[in-house]
Amino acid sequence: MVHYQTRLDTTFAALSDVTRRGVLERLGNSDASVTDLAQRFHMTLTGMKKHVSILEQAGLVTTEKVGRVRTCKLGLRRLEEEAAWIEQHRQLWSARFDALDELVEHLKRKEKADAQRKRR
Amino acid sequence: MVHYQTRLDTTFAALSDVTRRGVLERLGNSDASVTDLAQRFHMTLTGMKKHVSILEQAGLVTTEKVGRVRTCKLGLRRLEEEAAWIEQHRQLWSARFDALDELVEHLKRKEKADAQRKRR
DNA sequence: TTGATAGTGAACCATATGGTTCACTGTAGA
DNA sequence: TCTACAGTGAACCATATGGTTCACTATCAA
Repeated sequence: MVHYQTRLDTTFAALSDVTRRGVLERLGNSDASVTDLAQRFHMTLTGMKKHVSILEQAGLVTTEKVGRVRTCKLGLRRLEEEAAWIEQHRQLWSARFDALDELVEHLKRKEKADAQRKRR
Repeated sequence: MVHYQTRLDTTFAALSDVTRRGVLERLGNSDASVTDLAQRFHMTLTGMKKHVSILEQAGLVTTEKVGRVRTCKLGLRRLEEEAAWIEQHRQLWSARFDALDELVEHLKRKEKADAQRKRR
């Protein structure tokens, strides 16, 4: 259970940075070298390397080094856990708002009834 | 566009902490005061207050202070953007893995054909 | 009125994060 | 072989984060 928590931690943290989300989108188009990514995001090689490492750590990206270039591609994890977590909470949210809607409807009906009673 | 990015930033960052995800789950059951939450998560009032503020900032929680107690409840945002982002990328992932599957199938067929050709 | 309770804000602390530079290794090509 | 290029790692820096304590305000209840 703790493990599960930690994984959500690292994934959400990985996703909380614009650059890293950008890298994921970029890799959605095609694989890219670290240099490609560094240039695209106006950053030093070292800086980009760190981002790539974090994404790799989170399992969102895999890399392979052939010759002197390291190629990055989308990783094996498909964000299923994260999607599940968010979906679960969206449902919770929805359920509560539905309840609120019902309450509002109930109050409206009551108000209407009161008004009619008064009129008589 | 930048605004969109920033919002995803803050939400994902808000979600990347175990305690804060815990608070959201807790609030899914029922509303709670800051003191309730602080006790439940073994933390000082001040500490919990900070978490609540972050969740509020991200729009995931709303609070109302009546008398001396501030009650927290699930906020108006329903994580739709975040779900959309993740869903979009899950599809990307899936698409790429499907392509991989096809490639594998193709190679299998080729291999089989080669084997048959060899046998003759 | 007085004492306990709930929250707030400022200051502080240790550690994490996102970035850099610099020195280095390994590889590709002329 | 020599040079340029891709990546790596260590050191450093500024700022953010997650937490604390302490002093304060406001409210509730006896």
